[in-house]
Amino acid sequence: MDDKLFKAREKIIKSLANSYRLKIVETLGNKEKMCVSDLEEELDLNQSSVSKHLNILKTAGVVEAKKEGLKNYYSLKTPCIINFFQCVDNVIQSDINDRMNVLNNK
Amino acid sequence: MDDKLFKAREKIIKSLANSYRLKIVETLGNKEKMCVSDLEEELDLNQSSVSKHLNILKTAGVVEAKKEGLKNYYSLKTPCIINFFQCVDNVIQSDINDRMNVLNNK
DNA sequence: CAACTATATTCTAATATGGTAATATAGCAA
DNA sequence: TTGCTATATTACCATATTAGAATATAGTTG
Repeated sequence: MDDKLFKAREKIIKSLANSYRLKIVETLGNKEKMCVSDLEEELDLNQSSVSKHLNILKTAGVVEAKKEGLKNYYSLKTPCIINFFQCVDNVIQSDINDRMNVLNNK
Repeated sequence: MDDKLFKAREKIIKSLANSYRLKIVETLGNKEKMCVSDLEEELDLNQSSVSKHLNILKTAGVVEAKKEGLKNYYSLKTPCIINFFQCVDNVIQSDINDRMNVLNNK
């Protein structure tokens, strides 16, 4: 059984299973790279939390960090991870459709 | 801010952030529909746990259930969710590449 | 109705996660 | 060196997640 593969996938998906981290990923998808303090503003979240969320994403291999002087710049390691959102949004859309159908007695 | 969207995505991704549930999704991707006891065998997990995992996926809108007699058949609601794995596996692959590069001093 | 089957739900305990404040570290600058 | 800035790490607490055992429910069969 490919337990290892599923565990590996789990780790990555877990790293994305938080709305702050999703926002980080989406932001990095647009902006190329950002440092911790940029993200503090963007997310309106304190420094310690931002740093920890970034570490979770880094450990999972979703982002990578590059030090430039005092600042630590983060960027997406595999930008295609953004496609991911499309799959998720399809589920959301399908749910909306269901509700509409209920409303229309279909 | 589109907080609501990120929360909605989070809910779906959380529902996938577990190796048993990933296995359920992949299995349903291949087999059309399965009942709880089928999945107990497939996952080698007790009835209560399987039922609960399915409920999490159902609540998130990832699977749907259809009762046929005593059995409750589950299937993927949005089969394209399977594409999702490709995105995740890209991250895994990129990580493997990194390790190989370290090994080759690149 | 009683017994059986498939599934759902409840209860409990262990572990994981997430947030903040406080502290530590690394690099730069005077 | 001293102090400053950006970030990481620790400590602590509250809440969430997970598993399995026990129990409840729904549908089926005799």
